[in-house]
Amino acid sequence: MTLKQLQYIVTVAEEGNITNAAKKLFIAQPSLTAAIRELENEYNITIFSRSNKGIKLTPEGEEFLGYARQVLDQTELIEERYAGKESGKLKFFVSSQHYSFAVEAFVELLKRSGADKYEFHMRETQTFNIIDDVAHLRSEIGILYLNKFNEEVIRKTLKDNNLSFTPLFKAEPHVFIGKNSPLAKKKSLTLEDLKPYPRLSYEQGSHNSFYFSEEILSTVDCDKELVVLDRATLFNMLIGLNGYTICSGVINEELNGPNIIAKKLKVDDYMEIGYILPMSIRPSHMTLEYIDILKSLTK
Amino acid sequence: MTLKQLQYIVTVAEEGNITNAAKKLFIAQPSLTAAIRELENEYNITIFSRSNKGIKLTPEGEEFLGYARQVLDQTELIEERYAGKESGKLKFFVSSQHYSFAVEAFVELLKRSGADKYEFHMRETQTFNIIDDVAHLRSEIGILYLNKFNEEVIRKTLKDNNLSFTPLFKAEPHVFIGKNSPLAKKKSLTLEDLKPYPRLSYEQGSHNSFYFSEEILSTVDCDKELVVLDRATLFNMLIGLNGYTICSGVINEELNGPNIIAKKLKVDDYMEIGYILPMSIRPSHMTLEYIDILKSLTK
DNA sequence: ACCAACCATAGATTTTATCTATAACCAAAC
DNA sequence: GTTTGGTTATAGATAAAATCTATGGTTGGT
Repeated sequence: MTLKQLQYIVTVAEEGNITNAAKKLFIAQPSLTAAIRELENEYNITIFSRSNKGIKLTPEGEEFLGYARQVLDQTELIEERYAGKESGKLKFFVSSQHYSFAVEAFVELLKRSGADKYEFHMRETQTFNIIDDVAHLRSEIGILYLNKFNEEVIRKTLKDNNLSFTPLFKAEPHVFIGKNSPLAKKKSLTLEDLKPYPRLSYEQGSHNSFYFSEEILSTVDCDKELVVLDRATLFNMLIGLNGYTICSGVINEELNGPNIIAKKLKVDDYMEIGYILPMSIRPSHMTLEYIDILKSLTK
Repeated sequence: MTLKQLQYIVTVAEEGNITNAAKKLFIAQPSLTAAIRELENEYNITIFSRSNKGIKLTPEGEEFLGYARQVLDQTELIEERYAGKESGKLKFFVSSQHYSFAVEAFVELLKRSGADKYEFHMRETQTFNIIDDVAHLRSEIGILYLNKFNEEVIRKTLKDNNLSFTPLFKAEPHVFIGKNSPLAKKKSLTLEDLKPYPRLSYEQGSHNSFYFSEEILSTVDCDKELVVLDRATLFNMLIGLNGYTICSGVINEELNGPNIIAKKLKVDDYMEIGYILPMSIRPSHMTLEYIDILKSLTK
């Protein structure tokens, strides 16, 4: 098995036709035929069924293609990172939960780099994808939190995937409420205080507040539950219905406008926010600088 | 870049020495030197620093090796699955949460296969690893549950990773208590009933009961909390201290002995247990038969 | 029956990988 | 300071492979 063979069968599968695939690959048709045949012989499988109308993937071939794509996905990472190095295109990839400081640090890093050719990715996503991205080197660094409920599971997962976790700071759960809510007068709130009011949450799992509430507080009983899809709608309801939503205290308050305020929530819980790195590779200069910026922003 | 080159640099890095690595790879030393040099030139990087005492990985090379290993890990899956097919070695891999029916089905599948040469893996692990295993084709099928709290997050994660979820059945949370516990008389229990008794849980995140309680009920207040490392200790305490532990109702009761009984727990929650498959490949015959057995065991 | 659109095969050619032999290097021992 | 032993690098020959051109074979449509 060679990478070429894998690329070939993917192209042939896409084209559904060896002749056209050969043109696309800039090789002669018999070469392609031979390459595929060789791969099939090596593993004693039939990837394509041939006919005078072209080729078709066999079930076996479909399965094999799944594996082939996995390999090629990984090789693409190498090509992306190392090919065209002389083009001077700077690359940097982060996966993070929704934290404004992570985005700020990202922007700052981009500014500092002073590059005119670059490819930066800021992937705001969920815990699983963060761990997966970093474990498979799609991102160089990940940012997530631990608390007493997820800590064991997350730590074990990190260990299984050969990732390190370095704490940045501890955050406390906050409640977002409307400026005129009766709760606005209090300095800090308890779950008991919140009980009479409607609780708002996002329908979409991609938002951190949902994930956060899911893992920490969603099981606490609540009589009035409102689930919305849109962030703006949520804020409207916060104000109009004296509702509340639970979030980490590090979500960007500027985005919320002057009518929304955050209050500390008194619960026996914490969030330890930190970054994860793959232990198998040494962090790049970009990554180290990003960590520096993170530290300066969160201390 | 070729797979050979990647294999070569990994071996050289392991040996710390081109000469010995060449012997191990059954090629001549100059061939190996040339192969490495070519790879380094292709990407304009320096993977090894050479000296008369052998070679050493540069920081750059260390990073590159991380990527190389990722690619090779994927190719190994192909080799494992397809190489030596004529040896008739049957292979099957499942990742699952800790469900006795999943293990039973696994054993049944093994029996039915009637193979004398095989390699079967039953990977009892956590949600993340199940999804990761199936997404990256290390397992052909995964078994996990959804409930109203994790459903959105899990479904989005599955979608992101191009996995399908098929429900098998709904399970209800159960409480395990000692035979002589005062709670044993009741037909079903509420969280209120449990309040006076000590709650037991595992220290280790790998056990499903922990993960389950973590996601569904661990945030409910509890005055008496006992955390143990050992399953036998937990059962001792269940009996000796009239404690309880919360679990899915599908954990194997036979394992627990006659002194432990399960009671349904009345909570507004459910567990939808099902299996996940990669959408990119067609399930193998083994996988389809495994699903059949699962269905017959859980209906 | 014939054409058109495929894939398969054969044999030549080019390219790549590998081999053997040997040079160059460098540190440690003498 | 020179020899020695272990190392990587280079040169040129050789073997292996990938690819090419030309052509044959199959099959559905006309």
